[in-house]
Amino acid sequence: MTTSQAILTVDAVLLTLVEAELHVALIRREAEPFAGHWGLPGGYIHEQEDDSAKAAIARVLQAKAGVESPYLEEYGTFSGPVRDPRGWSLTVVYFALAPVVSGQVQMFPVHALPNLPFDHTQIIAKVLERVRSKASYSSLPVHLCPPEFTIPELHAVYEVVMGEKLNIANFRRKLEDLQVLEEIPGCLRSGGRSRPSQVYRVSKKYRNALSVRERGL
Amino acid sequence: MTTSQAILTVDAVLLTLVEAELHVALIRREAEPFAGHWGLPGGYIHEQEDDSAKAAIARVLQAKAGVESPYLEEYGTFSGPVRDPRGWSLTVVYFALAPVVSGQVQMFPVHALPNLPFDHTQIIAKVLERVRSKASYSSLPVHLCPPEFTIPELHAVYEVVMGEKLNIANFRRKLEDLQVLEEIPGCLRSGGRSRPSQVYRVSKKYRNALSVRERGL
DNA sequence: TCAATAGTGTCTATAAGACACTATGCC
DNA sequence: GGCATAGTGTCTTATAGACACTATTGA
Repeated sequence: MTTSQAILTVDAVLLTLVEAELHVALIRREAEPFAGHWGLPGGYIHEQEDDSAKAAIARVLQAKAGVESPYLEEYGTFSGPVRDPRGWSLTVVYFALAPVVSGQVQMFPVHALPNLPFDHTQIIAKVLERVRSKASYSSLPVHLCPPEFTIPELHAVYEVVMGEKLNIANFRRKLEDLQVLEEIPGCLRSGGRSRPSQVYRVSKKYRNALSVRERGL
Repeated sequence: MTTSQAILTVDAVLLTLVEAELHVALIRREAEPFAGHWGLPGGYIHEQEDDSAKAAIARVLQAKAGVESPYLEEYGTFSGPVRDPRGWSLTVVYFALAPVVSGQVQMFPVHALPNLPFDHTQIIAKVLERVRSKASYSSLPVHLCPPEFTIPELHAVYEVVMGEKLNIANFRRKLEDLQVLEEIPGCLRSGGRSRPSQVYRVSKKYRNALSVRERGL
């Protein structure tokens, strides 16, 4: 019995917010094919180190983008005989959200991406669609915020991700339903010359999980 | 450059309704490991024939279960060093819904499955969770019905899949919202000694897609 | 005290669910 | 005609969204 010769990889669409715009992390490819081109961070599974495909992409993201434990979720697979010039290939695509990144990656605004090899352009488009959809009924966007943030800040993040205005009064009420945030007592933040805002953090339960509403935010 | 040596497979959880109970298709494994045991239908990708992982599992389902074009959707991947005794492996899991099956598979009620090799027991549990959840806000269960069916029949299917009673008056209204069904004019079906019911079919647009509601059925 | 934003209260419109009612075929 | 199930109408209740209002700080 011979095992399949298909090329098996993992890739991630790592998203952060830079100056109130959604950005995707890209990296200069070191290896062929397409060495020197921008591409999604990803790579092969290391059978000795990785306990799962998810562990493999987490390792890559930590090494290349310095993100320690981002929100990380499987999107799905992309496969076929022509997407990689070397032959039949399958990649397991993840999406990751983090407040900041560092390291070798460079951030690009989602509306101004360079030309990308393989089917990476299509992958990013599909993932963004999913992320926007999921943002609309879950706590997903909190993972783009730093550890401590205010409701108005989070409200702005949701508006950026979803690309639409949200009534902040109703947003507050629905956020409360989600039960993802905990108040940091006595901690207020004054943005400018107006009334300071209460500071919150994500409650432990939801650091690596989502809270989902039946009916959107 | 060497490619990954991980074992790459595709597997399917094929669901049908038998006597008003959800059943899963299992097949006697021909090859090692676990030859002779019941397992999910699945196998390797055939690089010469298969244009994608989804095409690979469609080929397997047609060959082994006689299903021509079932509703077929990717669930996700299962991977790791220990799930297969031969070494590091990854399987792309699909779920499929069909009104009937034939061929080498045997149907088992979801609450009375035999012991299964690999992580197939866990895979089935996860997929069922997803299917039940998705049934609650989409037209997914129509793919368990034969090509022509009545609203009361479909209503019963939803109740079986979701495991709860649904008010049929409200169910009708919401079904209409989904716009998945088209009336077959003049075609009525008399179940017993009572008023016959209008017969419907799935409109072309939704034969291989789902219609989704924001707020459940 | 005023400007500015944080945060609350409340009204209205819409959708969900319960349930009573009418319709129609078979015996 | 009466029984059984198909199918409709409508009332009640919950939720979403709009928007006016109050609260609290810094300048």
